[in-house]
Amino acid sequence: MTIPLPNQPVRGSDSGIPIMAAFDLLGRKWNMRILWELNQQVLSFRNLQQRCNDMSPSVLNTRLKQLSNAKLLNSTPDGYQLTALGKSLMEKLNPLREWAAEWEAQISS
Amino acid sequence: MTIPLPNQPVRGSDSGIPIMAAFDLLGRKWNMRILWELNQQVLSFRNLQQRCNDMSPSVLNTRLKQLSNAKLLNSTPDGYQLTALGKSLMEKLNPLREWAAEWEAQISS
DNA sequence: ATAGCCGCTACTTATTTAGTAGCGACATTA
DNA sequence: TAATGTCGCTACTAAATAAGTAGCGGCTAT
Repeated sequence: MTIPLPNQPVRGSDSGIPIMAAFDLLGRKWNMRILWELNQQVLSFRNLQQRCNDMSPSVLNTRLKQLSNAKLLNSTPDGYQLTALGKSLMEKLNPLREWAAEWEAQISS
Repeated sequence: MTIPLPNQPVRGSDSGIPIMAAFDLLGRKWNMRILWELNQQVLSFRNLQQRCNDMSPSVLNTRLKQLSNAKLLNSTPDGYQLTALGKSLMEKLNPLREWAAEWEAQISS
């Protein structure tokens, strides 16, 4: 499986349209969650794993490689942390929190 | 695999926090893409399949069930279409398009 | 020197996704 | 009327991804 990056063919789209690449990357299990957790705080491999419901280390490791390859995070002596690009993505995703609350209300009614 | 809904334990989180359920649902392959395509236009099963790079009908079918169960879309005589909730989600996701363009610029440099 | 965390890797198993064929219902055309 | 086409699927197998488990070598504090 190739790592999805914009401006080149990706899984689910051969158009290369950037947002399709974004959907492909974010549509893989755990990626949004990992970014979300790292947006709250810098975390070590094992702490991050714990926060993500003790996800398997093998998958976490491949995710970290994908996401750092996509320049959304990097590894520092203090742990894994988001790049400016990663942070700006999370800002765009922030309205989701509010939407999800509304969703909950509608579903449970 | 259970269908992720807010306010109940879901894959990747037992907290029930709505946004975690959203991440779980949207983090499954094709879901964001399907919503994206249906946000552009109402589509029949087969047309939707074509737009989504000829994804397999079995997966499409389970996705459509999940998403309609989550009240994000429904089936009408004219085809599948987003609910108000589905549309409002896509509005929240719109800023992603602009972010993805910026991402592309940063990656390719 | 022992006990504890750290970031992983290697491996097997389970789950998810992809791929292909084709059914029964309905509409259109010949 | 009968053949052809499209529709929404379902059933099945194969491939890819994710989960799960064990443990290594490096570093740190006790």
